[in-house]
Amino acid sequence: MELDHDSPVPLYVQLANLLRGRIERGELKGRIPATKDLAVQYEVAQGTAERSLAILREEGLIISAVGRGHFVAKRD
Amino acid sequence: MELDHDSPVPLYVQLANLLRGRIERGELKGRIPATKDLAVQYEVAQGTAERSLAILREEGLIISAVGRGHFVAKRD
DNA sequence: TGGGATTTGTTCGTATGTATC
DNA sequence: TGATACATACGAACAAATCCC
Repeated sequence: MELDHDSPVPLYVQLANLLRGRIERGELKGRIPATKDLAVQYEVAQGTAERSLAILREEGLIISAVGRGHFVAKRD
Repeated sequence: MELDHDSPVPLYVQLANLLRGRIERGELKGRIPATKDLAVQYEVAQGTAERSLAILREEGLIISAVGRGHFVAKRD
């Protein structure tokens, strides 16, 4: 799965959508890779990866903690 | 009115709050200064000013248009 | 008609501060 | 203490849309 750098859809939105799908399908559980690792994996800047996770955080899909990491939120 | 660079509250949040207040009090009408000008006025980076306006945009307080500018949204 | 200037919005790379382990 | 990680902030560059002359 790759991101389309030529798409009019912003990379950070594409990545957020991609990660949301993986979470909802249960492919991504517990700990989410660090922004630094996501940046390398998807070939975006760390700030872009962070922005993607910020979207999921606002949606309540993940929980972030400074110095700890990002985690898939428990289902309610 | 100035921003506190030493506050734990992020600059982009401080600026968003400040501008929101000015809009709600009717001090800011119609056209909003360009991000570049806000950046100079409040001594922040252009990206930080942009981020502040993004918050107000999501809140529906302002409307932004590429190549035109930012405008206070009509009251409903 | 066309070209230059302006403005928004995205992205990058980097640096820094704070918190956790 | 040192390594790791999140979050903020900066400066710079670029594309697209718009405006102006």
